[in-house]
Amino acid sequence: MPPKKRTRSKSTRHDAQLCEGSDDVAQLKTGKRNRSAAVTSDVEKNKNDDAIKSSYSHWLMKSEPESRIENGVDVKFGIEDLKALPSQTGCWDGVRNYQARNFMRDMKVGQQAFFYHSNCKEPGIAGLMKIVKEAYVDHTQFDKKDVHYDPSSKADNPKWSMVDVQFERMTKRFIPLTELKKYHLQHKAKGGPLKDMALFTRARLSVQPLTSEEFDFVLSLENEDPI
DNA sequence: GCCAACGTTGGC
DNA sequence: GCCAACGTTGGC
Repeated sequence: MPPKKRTRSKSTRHDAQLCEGSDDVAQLKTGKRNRSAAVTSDVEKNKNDDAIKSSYSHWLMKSEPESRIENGVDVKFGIEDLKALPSQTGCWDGVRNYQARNFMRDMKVGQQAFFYHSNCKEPGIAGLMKIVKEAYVDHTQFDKKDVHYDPSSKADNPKWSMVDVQFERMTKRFIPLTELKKYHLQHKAKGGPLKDMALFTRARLSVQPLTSEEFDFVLSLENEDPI
């Protein structure tokens, strides 16, 4: 990979800010994962957490496709902007929420994610991308000029991570939030794959996991007429 | 542009 | 460690 060069396009507020993908940033060390196992129930709980975590295999990532100026910078970054990058690949920087960050740290190369358009005229799923590089240090946390500069993060113990994503394809049709919501309500009432979808149960989370069942159902909608 | 929901901060 | 105040998200 060439030396990293930010393509100053960007996405959602706390969500993600995209730049050209890069390999020249040190991999994030997961040095603090070993917890002392003083209490058996804690050990079991951690095992369960890990099992649940590793069961997530698909993702939904939000970004803003319409121009909006934040601290003097346009945060627009829609799926077309990802597609336009070299190798159609960018790093999903700018995530400043711990849960969203942790989900990114769980991502594995090759996994698929929905590209979700948020805070725009028509919110919804626009396409598919895949993870091409697992979590590493988000350099923008140290950049004073960056919208998502975090003065509390120290170089010897970075707080924030990002992954690289590559455009895969547009969905055959745009799948609007309103439609997903109808299914969610329907499934909540009578059962169905979207009854617990994070998009509705964890509305403000910018990086969210989907179960295979959720992912498959949402993807199947591209072959159906809108409801 | 409004504002409900909810995550974060900081005083105590 | 509680919780009120504050800030952000994101649909509408």
